[in-house]
This record gives sequence, C-alpha cells and structure tokens, in this order.
Amino acid sequence: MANPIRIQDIAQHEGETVTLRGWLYAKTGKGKLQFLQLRDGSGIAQCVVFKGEVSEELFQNAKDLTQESSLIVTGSVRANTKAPGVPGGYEVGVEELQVLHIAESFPIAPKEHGVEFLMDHRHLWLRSRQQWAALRIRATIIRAIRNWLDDQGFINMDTPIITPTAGENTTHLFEVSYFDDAAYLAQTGQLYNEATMAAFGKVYCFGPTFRAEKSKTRRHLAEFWMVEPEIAFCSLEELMDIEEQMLVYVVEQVLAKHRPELEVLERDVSKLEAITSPFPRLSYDEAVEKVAEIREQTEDDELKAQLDLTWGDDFGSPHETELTKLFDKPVFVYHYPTAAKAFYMEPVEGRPEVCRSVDLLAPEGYGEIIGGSERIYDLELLERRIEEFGVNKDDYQWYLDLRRFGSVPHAGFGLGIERTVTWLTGQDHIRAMIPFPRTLNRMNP
RNA sequence: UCCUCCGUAGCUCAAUGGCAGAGCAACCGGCUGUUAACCGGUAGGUUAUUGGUUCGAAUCCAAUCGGAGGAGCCA
Repeated sequence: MANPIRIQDIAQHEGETVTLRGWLYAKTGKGKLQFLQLRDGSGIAQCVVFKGEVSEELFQNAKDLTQESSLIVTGSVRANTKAPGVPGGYEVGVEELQVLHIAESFPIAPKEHGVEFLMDHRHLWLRSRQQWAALRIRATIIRAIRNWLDDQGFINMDTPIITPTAGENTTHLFEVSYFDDAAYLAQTGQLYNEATMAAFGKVYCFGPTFRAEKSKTRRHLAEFWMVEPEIAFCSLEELMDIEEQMLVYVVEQVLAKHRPELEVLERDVSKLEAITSPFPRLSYDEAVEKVAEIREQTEDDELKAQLDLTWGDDFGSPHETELTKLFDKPVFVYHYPTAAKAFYMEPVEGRPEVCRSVDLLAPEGYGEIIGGSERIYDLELLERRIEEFGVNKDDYQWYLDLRRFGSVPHAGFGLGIERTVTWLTGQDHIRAMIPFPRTLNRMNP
C-alpha cells in the first residue's frame, strides 16, 4: 500500500503512486482492459487494469468485482482528459488490488428507477452520484449559515424538541408521551428563542422541526431542519438586510466549493451567480397587484382560476410561483394581512390590518424558503391577540413574562434548510435533500 | 381532508379482449480505451389483492391495499 489519498485531491498527485480505498461505483470491461469507477465518498476516479501489466490473478479479481464491492487499489496517477469521474480528468493505472468484499447484486443499477423503489432503498441510494452531490452541498449550506451567524455575533441557543403545547397553534403536531403527560414535537423554536434573545441579544437555534400536516407535495417534509435567528432591537427592514446578506454568503460558499457537484446535478450555475444584493422588496399590496396583472395577461384558464385572489387572502403556492418568475433573485414580500399570519406579529403602525411580517420567496418557482416578522412587544396587545386566537393564555405565561421584564422591539425569521437545498441544487423534490426523509407515507428506512 | 394519475420479471417498460415480451441488472463466453460500452448465450412471471362481466381478462367493472403529483397548510 502506498500513500492513501482521497479522490477529491487526486489532481495534486499526478505522477505519484497512491492508494485509493472505496467502493466500485461502476465497471466496464473490454477483453484485456477493465475500467473500474472507484468511489471513496470524496469523489469518483477511474482505475484502469490492463492485463499485460498485472498478474493473471489480479486481472481475474478485477474482472470478478461487482457493483459496490469494497476494495483498495494502488497505482500511479496520470492525467487523461477522457477519464470520467468527479472531479475527473485523472485515472489510476492499477498495480495492486485488494478485494475486501464482493457485494451481492446491487439493486440500484446505473439506470433510471422509480421513486418508490429508490425510497425503499434510500440507505443504498445515498451512494448515487446525484444524492451524494446534493447532500454534500447541504452540508456546506448548513456550515455556511452557522459560520455567517457565528461571525456576526449570534449565539447558538438550541431550543427544546419536546414541548408541552403548540408553538404557533396553527399546524398539526406529532404527539408523544412524556412520562404521564402528553407532549408535542416542536414545530418551531421561536418562542423559546425570544427568551434566549433577551438573555443574549442575538441568537439562533438550529434543529429538526416536526409538522404532522398531511401535505403531499414536493415542498413538504414531516421532519425538516430549520435555522431560526432572533434579534433584539431589530426592525423588519434590518431583518431583511440580515436574511439577504446571509443568503448571498451561503450562495457564494456553494459556488466556491461545489462546482463538480453542481455539474453532477446539471445545475445552471448562472442562476446562482445572479444571487447578489440587493433583493427586490415588494409589499403585500404591490404583490397582490402584480399577481392580478399576471392573471389578466395569462391565457391559461386553469392558471387564471388558480390566481384568483382578493385582498386579505394569503398567497397560495400558485401565486408565489408566478411572483418569483418575475425576478431572477429571491424576492421579499412584506406587510402581509394580520389575519393571515401568526398571533405574535407586530401590526403596522396606523394600519393594523397588515403586520410587520416578511416572507422570502426563492426564484425559478421554488417559492417560500423564509418566513419572519417583528414580534409584538407590548404586553396588553399580545394578551389581546392570544385571546383573539383562542389559545390557552395559561400556556403562554412565561412568554408573556418576556413583555413584563424589559420588553424590547425584536424580530426573527426561520429558514427551511431542505427547501434552500432544493433551490440551490436546482432539484425538483425536497425528499432527496435530507439523508432519510420522513414524509406522509414513509418513515422507512 | 379533497382532486387527478399509476400498479406486468430484481429494475425500466411493452403487450388495450385472443400464445406475457423487450432492454438493463444477474450468470457463462468474446473483445486494449470504456464513459448507462458492444456482440453471442443462460436463467428469470400468483400481471398488487379479492370478487365480478366474458367462450376467453394484464386489458372491462367494483372494492381493498400500495404509490405518485397537486390543492389546502406551511419552511
């Protein structure tokens, strides 16, 4: 065994004898040649076995390898523009081959498969190029978000997953037993974050979020990851600045680190390069007008019916999708109708029918990835809103305390990780953007 | 919860009322430059389940089960 390297670094080792350790991604043979596509988690490299250069036994061992067999090869790295792989362009001329395990017939062949079959084999599907590429980008997105927030002085303050009551009381929750009581899996950390905000100033929680909604769309998971910053003394306008700067940084990091992965995913990189400050900002009023204009101009009767909207309605998916098509960047829509939003959102001064809320809609039809707002900080108003919403005030006494002891204007938002990954990788479905998705009809494997 | 669509070999699909088939994967053989190689061969079936219509059902009808896409709700 020579110097063991990772495939992502192969270009730095041209001319050297190296060792690669991994799994056989694919193989083609041609008489006295075997082409092994070897995957090691960091990339895929072509390893060439030529009968004239190795022992009879080694050649036969190479020929007998099956897809996903595990192996260690040693050989010299040479440039070859035709060599496939990720990053590609280099191949290894095999001199030694150690077979660790001959894999049984691998269910996922290098061809097209149906969704159900792939999801049943998610534990194996993860090894495929596109899954690998998207999940590597996911990891970078998470890391970039944390780095940006940490660098801006935010304190990571994770909030409980087991909670006694509904957070926003707007969605169906997963009920679990907590000793002798019922409890619920968290649908948001925001209310707790308002408490940590008053202790630390700028905070964020980053964790799994659970929604028991019976949603069956390409945008929904029952368990997904969300980052929720909460900032003291922050206005809605400043909140938009923060969201914008953070996202621009995330996109820069993805572009800087994942060109090969974006190529595997056939992502149009120019769409990502266009994500620069500033993002367009539309009030709900303006957005309603835009939707009405689109509706008038379309000749698609079905779309016309879907886009029917009167002032005060929340936007549905079709409205969001059409709105985002007007821009090549994410678009902020702010000042939504108060009646369409959660109870804790600050009303706009002199215009209580709308509130200090803002959603960020991703372009190319991807839609909402962030929801945020200024929070009510007046005790009496918050008490009144809780009553109007018909939720149990006793459950919110600690939350109301935050308005009794040094209440300050503050704002925060929640960003859905998997929705962001779906958009940045240009994929069509959220379920492949998390290693083991939980959806309406599936929690296995 | 509602609407639409789908279920045939391990996988992707064809057969539309008349003998259940092909490609890929697997296995055997051939080939020095493959990119989902190619060529020849072997093997592979309770047509989701149950019932009905029919001389005859993968095909038509009903119910059930499983899945997909969308609406609503949301990130």
